[in-house]
Amino acid sequence: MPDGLGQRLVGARVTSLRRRAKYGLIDTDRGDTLVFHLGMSGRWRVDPTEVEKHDHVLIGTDDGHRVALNDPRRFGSLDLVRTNELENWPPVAALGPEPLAIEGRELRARLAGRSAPIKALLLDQRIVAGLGNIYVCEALYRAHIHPTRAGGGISLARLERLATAIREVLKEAIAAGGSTLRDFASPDGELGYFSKAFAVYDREGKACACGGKVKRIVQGGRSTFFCPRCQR
DNA sequence: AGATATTCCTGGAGGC
DNA sequence: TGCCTCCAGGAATATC
Repeated sequence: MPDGLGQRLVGARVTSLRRRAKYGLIDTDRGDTLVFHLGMSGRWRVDPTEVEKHDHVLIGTDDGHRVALNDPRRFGSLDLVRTNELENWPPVAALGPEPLAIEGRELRARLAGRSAPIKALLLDQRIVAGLGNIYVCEALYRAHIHPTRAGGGISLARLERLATAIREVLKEAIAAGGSTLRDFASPDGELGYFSKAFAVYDREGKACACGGKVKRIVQGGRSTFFCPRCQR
C-alpha cells in the first residue's frame, strides 16, 4: 500500500462503488478513488469479529462497521487515485472494453493482424478486460474455437460466437457466485458454485459432452484446457 | 513492437 | 504423521 494512503482516506465519505474490468472502485468525496484488485485470493471481509491472518488492510467507518482486505497470496493490489485522473492511470488506461458488453466486430478489430494464439490474446487485458484463465478456456470451448489458433485469422462469424460465449459464461458464473478453486470465497464466506459447471477447465483426461477427451496444454506459462474434437 | 519467459506469494495436493 | 517439492493464478517486468 502506498505511503499516506490511509491518512488521505481518514474522514472521507464514500460516494459510490463501481467496477472497471477486474478493478473495484470506491469513490470518495475527497476526489480520490480507492482502486482495488483482488488478484487470485483476495476478498473483503465485512464486519470481521477479529483480525485474521492475511488481513492486510482494515478500514473502519463512523457508523461502526469495519472491512478487512484479506489476501493470502498477495496478488491483489490497493491504490488511491485522483478520481478525475482514473482513466489516465496506467493500469486502467491500457484496459480493453468490458467483457459483458463485448461484440464480435470489436473483437475482430482488436485481434486484427495478431499472430499470437487466441487463448493468450484473450488473457491480455488490453484486448478484452476482465477475463481470467478459467473463463477464457470455457468461452473458447463454447465457441468451438481451438486455443492455439492465431487470433488475427479467426472469421467474424466465429468471433461473434466467441463474443456471445464470453458474455454468457461470465453471466452464468456471476449468477452462480463465482468459481471456487482452492480458497476463493465471497465476503460472507460463501463459496462459488460455477466450478461445478466447468466443461473443460481442470478436467484433463475427462470426457467432453461430445465423447472426446479434454486435453491440457501450456500456453504462455498458463494451463489451457480444451476439447480437440469440438474445438477447431 | 510483438511474443514469450520470469517474477511475486501462499497453501493445498501429492509423494515418500 | 510429517516433511518436502510442486503447482496454480494476474499482471508487471524483463528479454529476445
